[in-house]
Amino acid sequence: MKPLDTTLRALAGYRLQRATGIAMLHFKDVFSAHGLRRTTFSCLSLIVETPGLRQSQIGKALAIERPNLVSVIEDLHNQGLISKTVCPTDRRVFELRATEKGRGLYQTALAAVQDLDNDLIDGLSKDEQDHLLSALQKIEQKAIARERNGSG
Amino acid sequence: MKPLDTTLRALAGYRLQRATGIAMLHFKDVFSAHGLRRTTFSCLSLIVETPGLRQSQIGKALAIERPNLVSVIEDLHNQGLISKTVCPTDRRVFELRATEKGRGLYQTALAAVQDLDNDLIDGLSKDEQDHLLSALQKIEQKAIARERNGSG
DNA sequence: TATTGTTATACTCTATAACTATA
DNA sequence: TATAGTTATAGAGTATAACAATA
Repeated sequence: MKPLDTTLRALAGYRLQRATGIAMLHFKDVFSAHGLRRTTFSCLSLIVETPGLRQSQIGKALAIERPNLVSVIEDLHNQGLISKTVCPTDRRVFELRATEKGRGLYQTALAAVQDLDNDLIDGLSKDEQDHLLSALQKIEQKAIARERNGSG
Repeated sequence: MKPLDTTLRALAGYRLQRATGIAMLHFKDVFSAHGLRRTTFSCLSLIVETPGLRQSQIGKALAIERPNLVSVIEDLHNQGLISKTVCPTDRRVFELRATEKGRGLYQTALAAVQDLDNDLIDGLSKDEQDHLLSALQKIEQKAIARERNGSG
């Protein structure tokens, strides 16, 4: 029998939203099993891999508005996963670094996240996986370009 | 220069979330230009194409919890885009149908949505577009299967 | 008993405006 | 004046528990 959402399913935007929505529920479980959320995991990843980062850089990299980053960083800091030190050359800035605990938790969580990620795409051939990532990248770039141009 | 989110970008889940997030901002603009939201548009689509639908069927088709559907249907009803009539054979049920106004608005909005959708994927070849939709469908199915199985 | 629609509620993500302290 | 971080706030989407009417 024809599904009710046949017309919608022909739209890439609809399938993106549906696939992402259901996938994120599973990622959410993995994150929370390690005391993290999607946003805290992403931020921790950046801080672990680039010690001394500032919030403004994280915001740009992850497309998170600066006000929304405050509680995320606070969360990581409260858990003792990162340190905040005033930048010596610009006292408006905090330099963020992962603690030993933060690095350990990140590696553990990352492994679990990668396991889930691999499981979600393991029905695709290696070529299909590559094409998927490439297509998603192109859509993201196209959408970013649209944003700059207004609506064209 | 290497982007800060190199490790994250290797994850399909991260790229899904990023591409979807930015794409949805544009869809949101298109929807709101027609007085709709993503959820009201999706529901209107189902109601236009299957007159007499019930909320419970819409909820299942769109993966929206029943309580969250109430205000969506109310929104469409308040705008005069759909009618609610008590089902003659089961008085618990409302049968939902699009009004003339609802059908007209839907066709206009759908065209605009399809234009945006086409624009977002027009950097992909026809083959790439087909593979993308297929891959997204497979990921969605895989995630739904995981949900049933628990975590395996 | 079970189901349909509903109310109430709460949590998350996201977005904007405006403040402070520094530069 | 511009920027980094912050506060306050508001809008969506999403989740669960519990209720009334009906089956």
